[in-house]
Amino acid sequence: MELPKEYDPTVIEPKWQERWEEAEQYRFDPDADGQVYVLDTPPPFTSGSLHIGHLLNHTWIDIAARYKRMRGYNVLLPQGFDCHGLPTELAVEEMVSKRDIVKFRSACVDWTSRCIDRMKEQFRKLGYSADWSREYRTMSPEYITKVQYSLLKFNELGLVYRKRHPVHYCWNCRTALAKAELGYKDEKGTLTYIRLKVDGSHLTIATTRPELMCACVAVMVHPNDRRYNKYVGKTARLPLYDRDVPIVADEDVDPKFGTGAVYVCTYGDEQDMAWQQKYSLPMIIAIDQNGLMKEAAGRYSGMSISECRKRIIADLNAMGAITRQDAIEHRVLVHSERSSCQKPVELIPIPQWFIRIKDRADDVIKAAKEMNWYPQYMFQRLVDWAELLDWDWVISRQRVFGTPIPFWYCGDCDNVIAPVVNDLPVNPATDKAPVDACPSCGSKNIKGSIDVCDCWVDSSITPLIASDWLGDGFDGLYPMSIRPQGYEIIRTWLFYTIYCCLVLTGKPPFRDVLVNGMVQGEDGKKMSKSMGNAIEPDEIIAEFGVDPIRQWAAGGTLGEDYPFELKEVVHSRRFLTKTWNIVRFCLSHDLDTTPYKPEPNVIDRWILSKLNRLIMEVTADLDGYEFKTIKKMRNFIWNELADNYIEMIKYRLYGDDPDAKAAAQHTLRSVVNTMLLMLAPFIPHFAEESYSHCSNSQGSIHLCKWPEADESLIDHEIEACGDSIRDATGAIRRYKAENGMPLNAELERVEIYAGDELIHGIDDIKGTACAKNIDIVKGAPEFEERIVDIEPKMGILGPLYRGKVSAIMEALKSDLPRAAEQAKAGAISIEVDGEAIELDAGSIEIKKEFISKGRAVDVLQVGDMVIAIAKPKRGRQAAMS
RNA sequence: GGGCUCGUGGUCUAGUUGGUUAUGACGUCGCCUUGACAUGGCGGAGAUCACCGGUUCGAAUCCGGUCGGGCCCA
Repeated sequence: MELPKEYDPTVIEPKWQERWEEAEQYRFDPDADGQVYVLDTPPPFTSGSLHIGHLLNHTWIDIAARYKRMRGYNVLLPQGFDCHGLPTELAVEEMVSKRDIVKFRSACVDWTSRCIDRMKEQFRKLGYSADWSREYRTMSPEYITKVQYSLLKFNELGLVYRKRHPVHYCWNCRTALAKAELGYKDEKGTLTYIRLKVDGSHLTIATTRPELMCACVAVMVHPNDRRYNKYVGKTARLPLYDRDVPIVADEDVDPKFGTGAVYVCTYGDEQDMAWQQKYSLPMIIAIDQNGLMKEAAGRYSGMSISECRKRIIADLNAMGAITRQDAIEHRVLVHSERSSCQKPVELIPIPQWFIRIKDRADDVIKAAKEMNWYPQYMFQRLVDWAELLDWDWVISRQRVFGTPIPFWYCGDCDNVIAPVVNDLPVNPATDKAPVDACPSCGSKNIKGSIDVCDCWVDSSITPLIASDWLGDGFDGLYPMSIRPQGYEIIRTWLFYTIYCCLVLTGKPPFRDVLVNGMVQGEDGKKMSKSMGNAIEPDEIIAEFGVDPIRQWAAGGTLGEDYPFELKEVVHSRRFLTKTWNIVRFCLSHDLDTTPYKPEPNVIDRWILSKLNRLIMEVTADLDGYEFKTIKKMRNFIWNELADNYIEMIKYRLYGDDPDAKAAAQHTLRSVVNTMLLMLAPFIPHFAEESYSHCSNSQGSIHLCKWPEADESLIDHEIEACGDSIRDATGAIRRYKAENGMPLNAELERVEIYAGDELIHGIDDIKGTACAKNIDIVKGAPEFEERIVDIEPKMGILGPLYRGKVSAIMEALKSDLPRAAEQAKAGAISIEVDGEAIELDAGSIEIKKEFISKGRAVDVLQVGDMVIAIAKPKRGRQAAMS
């Protein structure tokens, strides 16, 4: 069959994507043959587009899935979407008011659905072989039900509790903020020096927040600060409030800031939060949710923050407690996301929902240790995180679009009240409580949580969702086979998933963990839109097709950052062109259909031996998720197959000997066929298209079996022999190129001086070199020879003679001709430092040069081989005759 | 600051348990239309393997330190 001259991915890729979908060929059938292999794929956040990092990650996933299918596994590749997130709320907020929560949530759902449509289209263009009938979305009622159910289980186990916890809060917008909404702004401020009484003496602290004095719980100094050593362990008395606070030494104090002494207020900033936690200091709440001073502020109670600051400074001044005031520039944390207010943000403790994890981190480590980590060292990152845990998991967020925290609580005694399972999903913000009175204290003051879950709560049960938790199929799918993900979310997604699944099922959620790195821009820096080095995958796919990008993705190293490079994509496309031409060549010489197995010749056996060795290597690599093994295949195809093997069989393909021709045809087709199979997981469209043109193809290549290596065909002697033939023909090819001769120019006479093994390749060399006469001559050529150098084979000499090696080499090189002469007899005896040493000739390599001197031949040297070529009569003309 | 990790020609990269001449690609320079392919073939130039020290007959590879990049945490 004649193939089109060019491979056009813009036509071919969509064609196969459609056919695969129509045939539903990636649909999971629980009853099908083969061991089940399930991937716990990362649900991308529904931003509306997949970025290049997703492409890396999901290409790896798809290669793994396709490979395992070919290996006979019954593969389930599910794919979901992580819907709940701040960016969606911010985007929707620009069109729909948040006042009507119900309307707002439904607008978020609509928005997200449209985003998912676009992303699914991108997945399709990637050639992603997911079973879309198993798609999940974290915003769907079914998903929300399972998340809430899991929280009910946690609650039954006593792992859920409610407690005040500081959050960043913007009074201007009356909302709690996520880290992503915060930024620093340089502002002019005042550093106020306030004198505190200590032991009849004084200590002066410096602060930019004098209004928070009522919330002061300690004074901090640096442990090495001689000015304050004597005060550590004592207490300081606060003016205005006449309250004593401890003086504590801590490394984190900057002795050069202000006076080198600062006070801790709950909470002035994040450092205060850390110290409060570290030293178990009391918590005093100075500001309420309206931004007004609370009762703790005493006579300033009810004032705004700025009013309070003015009055406190005036009062402290009046009593002489302020020793000085400096104008300073300092960084202030502000509400900075997009077009928001840019107003300073406060840390205030408000009630949050928690899941206990601190005490159970060891269970997670134990489970993770049993898993196979690719690469291994990533396991350590999980351990570090788990061992350093000092907070429980804050699962609540003060937002709207998310899975509602499914609990009510008693307004008087804080008792947690859970819904009944049959009522799920619930939204306590709007639904009626399941009880009228608190079961614990009898109070009728029951309140529903208005918070939603942190999105990691949603995604920490993906293995349960994908494996039909609480359904019939669960036992057959759980634990999952593999969790593929990036290293940046080991401490979140991976940790929380293992934890949740362990608690809920008693079993770890997966067996293998496959970790990819981050994609960098072409400048080697982290890729981001703001840095201007981001790549739009769609544009590249439109120009090059997706198979070249998949090759780029396959080239990444486990766990390591990987730069995106357009030139790698371009090169990958060239590889497709090259391979397309090989397939065309192969098919244009295809056999007729008669089953006929001719005897392969030496060069056929050479390529088959290399092919089978390659199968073993690639198979082993893929079993360890080393996808960059594709580079080995590309090298094999480009170098051994195209540049060497095909060149060396042309004389047979175009010749008259039917047996020799058939052997070449048969071998070529078998090699090409095997390579297409091995490339199929990597470049599924190209492989499918090529395969569909092969006369013996039946159905999709992706439903074929992975090639099995035939070890009986691996023969190192044949390979060495074939290598020599290749080297000889390669040298002659180069000789022709250098002498301006066409490749098919006839040579009058070629003599090759080499060992016996080359005898078998005499026809191949003769045919490929277009030599009229050829002789393989055993033994040394009768040219004048010159010993150029002797090189030690250190692998042999080193361990044998250790420290003496350099002296031995010096002795050998001092008399090259003598050493060479002796080597012919098999052994060389020399004297080093008065000691007689006998060296085996095999432990050194003698470099010679042959000079044709006076004879009408050109001499080529390739390794141990010497090739003499009768000089063409008049260069170019001779070649053309 | 802590844990893990990476640092190889202009750029990206291979280098399994240490073996002396460090792989390949892109780019660059030169040559060549040859029965699959000029989206090709052949050749050249280009690297003190981040730096310093140690172990060893021998280190890109093992060990220690320094500097620089990445992620997460503080």
